[in-house]
Amino acid sequence: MSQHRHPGAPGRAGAVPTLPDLPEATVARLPEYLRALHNLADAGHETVSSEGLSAAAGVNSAKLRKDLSHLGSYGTRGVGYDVALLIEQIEYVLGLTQRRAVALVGVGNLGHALAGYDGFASRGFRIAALLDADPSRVGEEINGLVVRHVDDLPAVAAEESLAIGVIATPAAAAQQVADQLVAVGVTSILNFAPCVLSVPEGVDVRKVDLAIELQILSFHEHRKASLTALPATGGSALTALPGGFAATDTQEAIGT
Amino acid sequence: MSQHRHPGAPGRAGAVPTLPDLPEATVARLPEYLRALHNLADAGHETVSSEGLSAAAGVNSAKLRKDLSHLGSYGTRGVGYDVALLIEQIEYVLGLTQRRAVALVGVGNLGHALAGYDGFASRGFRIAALLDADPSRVGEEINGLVVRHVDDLPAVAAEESLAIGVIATPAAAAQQVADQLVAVGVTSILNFAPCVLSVPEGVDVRKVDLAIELQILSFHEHRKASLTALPATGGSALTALPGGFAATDTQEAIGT
DNA sequence: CGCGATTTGTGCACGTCTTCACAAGCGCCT
DNA sequence: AGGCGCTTGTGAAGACGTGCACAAATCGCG
Repeated sequence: MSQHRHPGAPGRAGAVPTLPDLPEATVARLPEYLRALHNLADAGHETVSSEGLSAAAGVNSAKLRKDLSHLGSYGTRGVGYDVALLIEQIEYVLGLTQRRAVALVGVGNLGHALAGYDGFASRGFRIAALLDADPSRVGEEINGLVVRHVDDLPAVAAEESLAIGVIATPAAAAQQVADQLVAVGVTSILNFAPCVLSVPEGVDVRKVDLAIELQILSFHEHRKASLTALPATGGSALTALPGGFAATDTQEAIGT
Repeated sequence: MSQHRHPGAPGRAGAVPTLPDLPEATVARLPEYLRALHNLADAGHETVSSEGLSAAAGVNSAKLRKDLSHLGSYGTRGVGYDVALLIEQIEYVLGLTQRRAVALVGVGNLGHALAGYDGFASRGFRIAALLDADPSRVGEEINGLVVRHVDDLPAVAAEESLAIGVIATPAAAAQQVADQLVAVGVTSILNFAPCVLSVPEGVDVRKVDLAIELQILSFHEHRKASLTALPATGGSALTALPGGFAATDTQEAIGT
């Protein structure tokens, strides 16, 4: 048996060694497992099989086992995984054993909603500051926090160590905000603005674009529609599209 | 040999019978290209090279060319891509030539913000209905739309053909809402609730979980922190470490 | 009209992710 | 104690995605 053991549960600070080098795809799924595990724990389960957990998390069971095997060997053959232990392990690996401070920049439509979203607090994050560039918004109180001006960022960063910056500004302002976040030492950014950010090496950016998700769904709708529209007669079924624009055809830029 | 030709294949100009079978990864990037192209068009560019467009979209230029090649051949060697033509093509493939109606269920914190998000309208979507299960919310007007009760869904679907359902309810209500959406014929769902939905085959579900994004960032923060805490011998020595022993002290606060 | 500069489209090699299938390990029951 | 059923952990194979590097194609110019 392998000796992958990654102590993190026992109360020994200082014994934190090599964080396993997890595949990105695995990292992206761990939070999902964690949520499912919390549900199971609340429901009173003490152990769970890979089959059960994978069903709760909506993934293939073999994939789940392989993912968990990257963390070390925390299952018991013939029995399954200890729910509490696994929660502890995943939370450790994800760095959730310390509550991380998040700075939220942009208190517009979306930012306002994010400020009030309780899913952050319940999963190990704390909104440490709300910031906005609009002076008329500064001073407003949202969910017990007062909005400060974005230029106060250095002061905020001095007060407490910011782990993550969330950008919920219009696209035009996003790059500047990102620069300001980086300037005060933030190395992880969650960007809701529909634009690409350029940041120095070592800074992680994740992007969430609501409209993009819809467009991806739209593609699949379009595809499904075009499939069901042509039963067996290949060809003329494109009429499913109103506007009859189909024949944009492939002129292929051949000489004009 | 391979008659697996996509519509833009050489020679054959004509109707487009089937949508090219795009790789998922490509589909996910097309909206990004589209946004960049609109920016370029607004800036007055008529053509753009793969290098230029890929920079604007934040991807590798070879990847972009390969993605676009799946749509057919719409570039001109030595010149680049015609911006307007490419916009047209991508919008066609994504099914954005018809404005799709979106039903938004759950007008709480997040749903409220989504209802006011103008990024939907500007990218080809129209919020056709706001729905909520809470009777005290029904009747409220948001952004020119009146909130209706979720049980009115069949009536809403009868009024106009809903393409996409957006779920912004608490997790506990999400599955039931999904069932209702499916019942009225919705085959694409964007789920903001932190839970897995089970839907019949043929229904697409995409999930957006804000807390998960933060947790992924948290992992990278954790990892970066544990790396910088190591001796200054550089990162290369780290990778040479065989798994198994703890190196030095890490001040990562664990436990509690 | 041909040549060089430029840029697309793609074959190929490589790395990552997924999935299957099964041996190894564990607990329970007799 | 031993056997049996169940479940994990993992090797191997295949699918998928990425990026290089270059031939093919096009334009502009002398």
